[in-house]
Amino acid sequence: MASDDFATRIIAWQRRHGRHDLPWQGTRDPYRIWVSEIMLQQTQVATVIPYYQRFLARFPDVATLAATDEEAVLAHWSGLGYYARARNLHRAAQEIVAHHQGRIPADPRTLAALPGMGRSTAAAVAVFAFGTRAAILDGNVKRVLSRHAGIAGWPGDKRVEAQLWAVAEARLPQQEVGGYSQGLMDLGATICTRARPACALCPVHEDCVARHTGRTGELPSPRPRKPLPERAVAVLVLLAGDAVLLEKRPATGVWGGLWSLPEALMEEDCAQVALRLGQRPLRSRALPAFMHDFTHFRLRIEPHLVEVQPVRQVAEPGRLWLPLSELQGAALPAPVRRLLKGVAEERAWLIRS
DNA sequence: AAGGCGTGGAG
DNA sequence: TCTCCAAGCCT
Repeated sequence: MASDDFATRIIAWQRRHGRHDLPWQGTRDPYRIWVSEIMLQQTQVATVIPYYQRFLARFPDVATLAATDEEAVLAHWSGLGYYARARNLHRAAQEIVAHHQGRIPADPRTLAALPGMGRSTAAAVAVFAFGTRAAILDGNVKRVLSRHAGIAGWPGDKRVEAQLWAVAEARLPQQEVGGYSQGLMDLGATICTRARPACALCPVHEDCVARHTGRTGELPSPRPRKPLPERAVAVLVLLAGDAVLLEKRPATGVWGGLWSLPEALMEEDCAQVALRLGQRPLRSRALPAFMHDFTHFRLRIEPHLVEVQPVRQVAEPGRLWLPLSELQGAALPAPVRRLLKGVAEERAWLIRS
């Protein structure tokens, strides 16, 4: 049996071997911590870092974020995915200004009432910003605890998750909850990894149930999988000179609130669609189709390039003529950004030669 | 209360 | 090329 308490070993390990230099560490600014926790939902650290830097540079505090229009917030989130996070973050900032004197609440329950803040994220903000004693339960902690306590079943299942919350609460130390919580996450991210965990380096391997029963490869249990449905859309790259026509997506659903390409029915002639959009096609051609994967379906995208007369025109509400030179600052879904970047580069090359 | 919601990296 | 899923939350 281990001589030290579980939490004591985690805290000591974190001090020596944990991560201490991530951009959102070394501060107690609840805003910086909050933004990091939202960006890190279902997203790996390495992916988040550049987005985090840009976001904080542009929106350095709650007041700035609250006073910004949603368009700019989404533009800074473009490519990061799960765009409801950005819309909720923005709304939450406005609620904080309106109802909390512009200060981020310290109480986890109050925090959890804000849009986009669930139980775990609220606890993380409270712990790291205010030193509150609260349990977090993100993917890393779920993996560590399900192995160490030998809890089988998919952690996304409500009953399994309830067990994990109970363990998380029971093991919470009285002191140094920040180091403990960070330690659990660091352990999950660097040692107790999904594949090939480095158990020899783990501070709690002596009393780990999965380790003792040879089940580290089976815990946590994988998500029950259903086959991914496949869909297809034809999209129009409608070019007037160097400007492309974009349509604003509905506020809910895939790519909510972002600017995307007009969609055509698969059997629809794209010249027809151009006419429907009030444009007279000069010439058109198919661009190479490609796949884009979502968590819940695969999308085959068939782009068609349609060139129209480059007359200066005012777009109707929900539509936008975006110069290809201004892709950078626009709130575009990742595959649309990639596609248009390719079109822009090809045009630049054609013009040069 | 399952399913919707992005994207990129690892193996 | 294919599978899995990462510092989850919302409806």
